[in-house]
Amino acid sequence: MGHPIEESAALVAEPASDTKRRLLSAAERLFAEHGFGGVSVRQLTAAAGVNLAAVNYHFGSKEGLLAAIFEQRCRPMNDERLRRLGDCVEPADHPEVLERIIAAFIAPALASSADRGGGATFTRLRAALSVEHNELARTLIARYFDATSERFVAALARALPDLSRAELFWRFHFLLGGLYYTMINPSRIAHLSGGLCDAGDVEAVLTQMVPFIAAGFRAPSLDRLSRPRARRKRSAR
Amino acid sequence: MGHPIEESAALVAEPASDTKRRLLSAAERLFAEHGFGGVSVRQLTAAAGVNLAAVNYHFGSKEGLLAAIFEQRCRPMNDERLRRLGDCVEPADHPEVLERIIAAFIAPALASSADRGGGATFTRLRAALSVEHNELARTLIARYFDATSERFVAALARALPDLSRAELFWRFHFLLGGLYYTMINPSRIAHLSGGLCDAGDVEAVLTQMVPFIAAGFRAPSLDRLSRPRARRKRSAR
DNA sequence: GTCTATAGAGCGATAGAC
DNA sequence: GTCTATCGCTCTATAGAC
Repeated sequence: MGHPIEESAALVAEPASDTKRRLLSAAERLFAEHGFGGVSVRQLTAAAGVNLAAVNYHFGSKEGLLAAIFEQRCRPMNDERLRRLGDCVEPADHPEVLERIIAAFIAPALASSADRGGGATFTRLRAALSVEHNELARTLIARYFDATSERFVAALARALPDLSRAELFWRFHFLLGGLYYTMINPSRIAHLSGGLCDAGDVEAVLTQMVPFIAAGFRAPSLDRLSRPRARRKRSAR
Repeated sequence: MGHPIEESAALVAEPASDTKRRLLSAAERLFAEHGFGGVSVRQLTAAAGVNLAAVNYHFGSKEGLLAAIFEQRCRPMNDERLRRLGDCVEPADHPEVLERIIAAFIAPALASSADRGGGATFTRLRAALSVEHNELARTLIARYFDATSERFVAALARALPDLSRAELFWRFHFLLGGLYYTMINPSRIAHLSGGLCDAGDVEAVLTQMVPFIAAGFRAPSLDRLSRPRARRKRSAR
C-alpha cells in the first residue's frame, strides 16, 4: 500500500493532480455503469486518458480508487441530506412533513449535479456495488451511511409514531429498493411503458416516487393494530 | 437433493443428463449470488462436480447455460403468477383485490420451492442480471416477462381506474424495485435493523411488502386530480 | 460423452528507465 | 510523475485422446 500519502484533513482542499481527477471521474462513471468487477484497470485508464500504471501509483490499487470515490462523495451527499432533513422537522405536525423527509433523502441521491452533495452517478455506483459481494464496498457503505440512515429512520419514527421499529426499517428498505432500482435499471420501465416513463428524468422520479413511498409509509401498522400496546412481531425464524 | 416432487407435471420432457441438471442447478445459484460476469466456468463446473468442458459441450457456451436457465424457469413462474392473478379478478369490487394482485406477482417470485413456479433464487438471478449490461439478459427478460408484466399492469389498471397509465407503470416499477432489492441486498436491512428484520424470511417480506406497495398504489393520482377533472367541460373520459 | 491439455486473450500489479 | 515492458495469474473456449 505504499503510495504517496494524501491524508487530506480538509476534504476537497487538495488541488489533486489532473491525472487523479480524471481517474476519479472516469472510475465513478464506469463503476456506476458496470460495477466494480465489470471494469478493468485498463478500461479505466483508457477512459481517463492516463497511463495504465496511474491507478496503482495514485491510489495503490483498484480498490484504493473505489475508496477514494467514497471519500470524495459521501460527506457532501450526507451533509446535503441532513441539511434538508433539518429543514423539515421544525413544524413536526405539518401534514406533509413525511413527504419532505422522504424527499430530503432521495433528492440528493438523484440530483445530477455533483457539486452540492447531489450524485446520481454515485448513487448508481452504490446500487451496482450492492449486488456484488465486494467486502470493501460493504465496509464503505456501513462506514459512511449508517449514521445518516439512522437519523432518517429516527425522523420517520417521529412522523409515524404508530409504526413499530421493524415496520419502519422494512419501509425504509422499500424506499431504498425503489431508489436503487431506478438508478440501476431505468431501461425496464422505459421498455414496458413504451417510452412513456423516463427514469432518467429526475423531476419525474421525484414527483412519482415521493407520494408513492409516503403513502406506503402511512399504511396502517400491522403490529400495533392487531395487538394494542404490542411490542414487536417475531419475524425471525 | 432428491426431492419427491421432482418429476411433477413434466415441465420439460427432456430427461436431461445428470451433468446437465447439476450444472443448471449450480449455475442458477452462483449466478444469483455473484451475477453472470462474477462467476467463471471453472467455478461453475467445480461447484457442480462436473468436468470443465461440460458447459461448452452441453450448452455451447456460458451464455447458452444462462439461456437454458431462463428456458427452464420462466414458464412455470409466469404460469403460477397468472394462475394466481386469475383467482383474484373475479370479485373485482372486493376491497382487497389490489393486495391479491400484488401478492400474485411477488409471492411466486419469493417462494423458495422451485417446483411449482416459485423461484427465489431465479428472482435473485434476474435482479443481479439487471445490474450488468448483459445484452443476452435484456433479451431474455423482455422475451419471457413482457407479456406477464403487461397482464399485471392491465389488472392493476382495472383495480385503480383513476390512475394514469404513466402512474401505473411508475408504481409497478417501484414494486419491482422493492422486490429486487430484497433479493439482492438482504444484508443491508439486517445490518441497519440490528437483526430485527430478516429479508430472507419469505413470510415476513410478504407481510410487510404487500400492504406497503398496495398503499402506494392507492395514493391519489396526481395526473387526474390536478388536471382535467377541475373543469367540468368533458362529460366522460 | 467425458476427460486432459492447452491455445489465445485479458487481468491486476510492479520494476525500472526517463 | 509518467511511461514501457512484463510477470504471474485467470479467463473462455476448443482440440483431440479415451
